[in-house]
Amino acid sequence: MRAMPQPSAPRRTTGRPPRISREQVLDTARRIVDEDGVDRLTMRRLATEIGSTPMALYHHVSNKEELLVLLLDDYAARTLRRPRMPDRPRERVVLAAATIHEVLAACPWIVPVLTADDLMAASALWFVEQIVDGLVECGLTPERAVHGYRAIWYYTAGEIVVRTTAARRRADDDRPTYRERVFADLDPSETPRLAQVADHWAPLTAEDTYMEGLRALVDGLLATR
Amino acid sequence: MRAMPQPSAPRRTTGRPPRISREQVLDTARRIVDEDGVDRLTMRRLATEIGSTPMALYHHVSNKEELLVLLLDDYAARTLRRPRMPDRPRERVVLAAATIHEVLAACPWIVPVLTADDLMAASALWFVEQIVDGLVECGLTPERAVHGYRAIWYYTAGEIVVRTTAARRRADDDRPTYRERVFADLDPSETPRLAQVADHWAPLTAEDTYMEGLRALVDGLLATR
DNA sequence: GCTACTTTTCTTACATGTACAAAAACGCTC
DNA sequence: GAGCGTTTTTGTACATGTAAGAAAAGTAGC
Repeated sequence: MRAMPQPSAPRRTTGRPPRISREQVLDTARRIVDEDGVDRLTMRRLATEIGSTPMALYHHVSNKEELLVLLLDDYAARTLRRPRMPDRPRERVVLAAATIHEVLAACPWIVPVLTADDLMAASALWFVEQIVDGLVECGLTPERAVHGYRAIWYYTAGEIVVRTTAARRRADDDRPTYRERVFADLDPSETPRLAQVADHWAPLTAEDTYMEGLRALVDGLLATR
Repeated sequence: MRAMPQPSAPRRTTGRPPRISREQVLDTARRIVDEDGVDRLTMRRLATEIGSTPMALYHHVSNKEELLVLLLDDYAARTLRRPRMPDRPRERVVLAAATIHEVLAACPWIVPVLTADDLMAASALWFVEQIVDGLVECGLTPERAVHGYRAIWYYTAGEIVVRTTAARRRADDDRPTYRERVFADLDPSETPRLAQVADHWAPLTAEDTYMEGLRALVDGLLATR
């Protein structure tokens, strides 16, 4: 059973005194990511730069994934600024989601974290509150409002994950993917619409249409069918 | 420059004759995944079961990720059945997306593939066509229809990725995550709505609300604002 | 048969996350 | 100070994906 001390747990008096702290680990990790990107963040390098050994880190974070979660929370806490909220609740929902999206989309290294967990960073809770509250004020029951928030989160996380990974793919490897080849020689008699837009497909899918989709989703959630 | 022969390329007459084929690799990989799950699929084991060496595989698939993409396409081709399409175009959009979602959600091992690429499996193109065509028939321009399809795909992929990974997380590790702890002690004065639903949060987010969100999104995409 | 070339396979090696156990460094009790 | 329990650190080891290059096994031209 691993210890995993709380960030501000009272100092233990017993046992070997720690030479490194979780804060130190996070600070160094953040610097490495800032300077060289998340790909260069390895447990060995992190340990070396701290002046310790890889396995020592595991007494301060339970594994690399949790380290990334903590980094994201830290990033969100530093970057997320609460905007002035509009009066109309529907616009509050849109603005809260858009703000979260804007901040997350700006740091592509969060992708594994996004897939790993819900957005429960302490600093993001206020935005979740705004979304749920806005939906309730528009007439949804609290239950449906939570479901609505989930839908917004799925859409937001999916947009970031799919888009960022596709972009990284193109950057890593300029050969056309298998999927691109499939799309290139599609059969116009089977899929006439796709054949029709095939030439514009790449630029069309490269456009940033997050806001349009978000507004559509919120509209649909609030429409009384 | 790696060769990467087309699946049905004409047999080369020169060079050392291959002892294994891409088909054989895929068949064995599929069997391993079926029997023991995707976690047990390693390049070494795959090579051993084929009776070859790990690096020999790399002449038939460019890397493990592409292997998974091919597995997914193969799975989709075997599993996806085209349902009878409703007359109303809006319902066609919903049914096409729901069918794709149903098939993908049933095999959780596709998550890394979903994040890695767009849904361009040859067998799925017909469904993409149905979505784009349905949106066009409802009055969207082809460009907006493609954007609409993208939004639906973001939502669908996000739902599967977030939900599957969260489920796996809970299965792997029964300790509460850092995020859960954050949510557990939230401040009712800061986030009253969340505090209000905090008790029901877990069951609420465990519910499968994909269809509701999908309908809302489609409604919103088709609403003329 | 011999050489050149091509394609596939095999061998070796490395970077990475992390499991496991031993060792080290402290306070406590006697 | 000796022994003990606790906590942190360290050293070793393993599984994994895959890069790099050598080796093998064929064909084509002579």
